[in-house]
Amino acid sequence: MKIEVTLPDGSVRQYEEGATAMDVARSISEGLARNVLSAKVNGEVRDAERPLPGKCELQLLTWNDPEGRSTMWHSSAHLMAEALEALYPGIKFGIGPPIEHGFYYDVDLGDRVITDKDFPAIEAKMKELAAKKSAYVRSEVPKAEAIEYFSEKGDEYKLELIEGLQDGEITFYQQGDFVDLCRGPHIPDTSYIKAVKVLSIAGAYWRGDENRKQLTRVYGITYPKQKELDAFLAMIEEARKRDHRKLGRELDLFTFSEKVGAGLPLWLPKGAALRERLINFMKAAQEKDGYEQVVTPHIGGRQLYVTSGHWEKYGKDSFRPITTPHDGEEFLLKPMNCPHHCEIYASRPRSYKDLPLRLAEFGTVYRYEQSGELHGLTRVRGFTQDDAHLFCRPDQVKDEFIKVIDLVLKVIKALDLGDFEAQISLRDKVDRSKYIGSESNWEKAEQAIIDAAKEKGLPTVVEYGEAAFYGPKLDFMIKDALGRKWQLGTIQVDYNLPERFELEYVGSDNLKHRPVMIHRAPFGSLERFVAVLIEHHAGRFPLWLTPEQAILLPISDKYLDACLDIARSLKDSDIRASVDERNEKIGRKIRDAELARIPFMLIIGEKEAEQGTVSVREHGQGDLGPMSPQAFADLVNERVKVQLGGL
RNA sequence: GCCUUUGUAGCUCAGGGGUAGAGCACUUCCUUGGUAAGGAAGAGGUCAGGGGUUCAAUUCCCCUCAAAGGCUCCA
Repeated sequence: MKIEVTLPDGSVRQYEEGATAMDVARSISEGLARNVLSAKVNGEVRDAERPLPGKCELQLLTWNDPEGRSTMWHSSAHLMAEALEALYPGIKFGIGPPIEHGFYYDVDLGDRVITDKDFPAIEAKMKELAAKKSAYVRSEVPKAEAIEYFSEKGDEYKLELIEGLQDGEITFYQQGDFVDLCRGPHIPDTSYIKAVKVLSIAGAYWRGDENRKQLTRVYGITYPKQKELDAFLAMIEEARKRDHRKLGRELDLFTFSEKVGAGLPLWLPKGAALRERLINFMKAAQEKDGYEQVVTPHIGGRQLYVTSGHWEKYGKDSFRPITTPHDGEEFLLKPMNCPHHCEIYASRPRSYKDLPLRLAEFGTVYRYEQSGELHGLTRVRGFTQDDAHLFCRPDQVKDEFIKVIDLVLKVIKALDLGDFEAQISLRDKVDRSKYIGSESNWEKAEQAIIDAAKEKGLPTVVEYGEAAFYGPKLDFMIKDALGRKWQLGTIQVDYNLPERFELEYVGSDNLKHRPVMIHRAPFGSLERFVAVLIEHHAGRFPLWLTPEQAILLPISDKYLDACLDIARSLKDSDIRASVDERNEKIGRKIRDAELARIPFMLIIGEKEAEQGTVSVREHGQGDLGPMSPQAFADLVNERVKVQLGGL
């Protein structure tokens, strides 16, 4: 009896019954077999050495497949657990899954404490155990037997996990002396793990519940080759160098003050000017799309948020209301701009001919974030959104949505953000209690987003349960230069607020209708956006945005006046340039300008002064040779024009 | 908010129960130098803030604030 196996390329091969994915790999090539970590059988990832279930579709997974890497890292978590148990007998184990980069294992160390000084010993033990080439052996275990095993071992965490499982679906995996409750799958044996690094430790609550015991979470990563591990560690190092908190200080963009308060950034002149350029860019783009700027106060009466629903939903987790001294009137720092904008809409009767009404505001909002959550500019308590609300007729939703998508794409291009993915966030498929608004409105909104994304041909991924409580969203997740994902622009359809604020317009039928609202913020928040720009570009902003486009470097102070003259003329051509007036040698001035990431250095000495030229050196590139100041200005302005795409 | 760790000059960091150290940055002077660090001198700190123990605390203990990593959360 033969079984038929269909491979991803569509080819069909015949194997003996009981053949494994590894047998299939070997029949193709020995080299492939050596690299197979696990296999996807009819869509399910399984051990490579488990017999195939019969006729099936098979994909062999190697290190090049995300699922292959996950298998490897999952097995590595077991290896690390084995090492930890060998080093610290009697410790108990929580869970140990693979994650995006590597894996972790939550352990209860009892009275023991481990620190990063212990990492080398753990790594050495892992390598020693890996070299034994122990197979990962799967076994199906009756529930009673599983309970008995972990009762004897005294591991209450595993026992709790087993309690939640049905008899008959419990499997153990064993490698070497280490036995673990595990669904699998795993790599064939430990020898695939060649390069090992324990990365960090942190506290983590058992089952994510802050009322339960805190375990020690040990993070690690492994690779099949040392070279790949080295590259990963180099990437971590690069990320550390690009950290916006460090670069923000070095580039004089922003700072924080204990007295002002945590999570409340102070923008320095250079950072504020950079923000202004971003704002002006967005205003120009929005003007073309028919937006109108509005301005609203930083606070709003409590009733405004009762009407919007935010009070009920977030009142407990907001800054406390501020009150007037005598009458006790309550106001909230605004956590969003939309309620204010709704009131602008409601300030007079609207006709269907007025729609869409596009109200834009760079509105600063304040949200209480837990102190442990604050992080540089990416998680703050006060931030400015490039917010706008589009009030439109139901038949205009899709077109408006598409125009917003185009705007976001313009931003991505002008700021050289590269790869992105559009995440469509819909309701949780099961639990609908956390959402407000009618079923039919939700369905309409979700469909409008799906249609618009499809029509623009965006690379999309759908996430259930990620929607806002008032409506579905389309979030742009950009991938930065180091491959990290960030959520930036967001577009959200909202059928709910217009209802709560009883917004209306008079239709062509002379009847009252309810408008649909689209919330959108292409940058998201300026704070977060600038943080991502800093890290993505490693502080080397696009020329149009960067604080200083050029610096003039006199060879000696004999040429200082010439430099000051040229700086003035460049300013007339809209170039941001300064002069290094310090009494230093040219090598030093160049070094400091390179470190300050200034795109162009203009060197002026005897030769240039005579010829009326500047010698241009480009950051990171080197000497471009001499040219006239005007030619340089044209060069810069031309590049800026291309970057801005005609805005 | 919770857990762990940390807080010494503008920055990066050393030190340690007995009046505080380095490098870089800064100021002044010398040097006028051609594509990534010229030389010298000087100034700069209530050792995060508050309380306690001690003859004596920057150092040990407690509290508060802030930061780092993680957990939970994120309109």
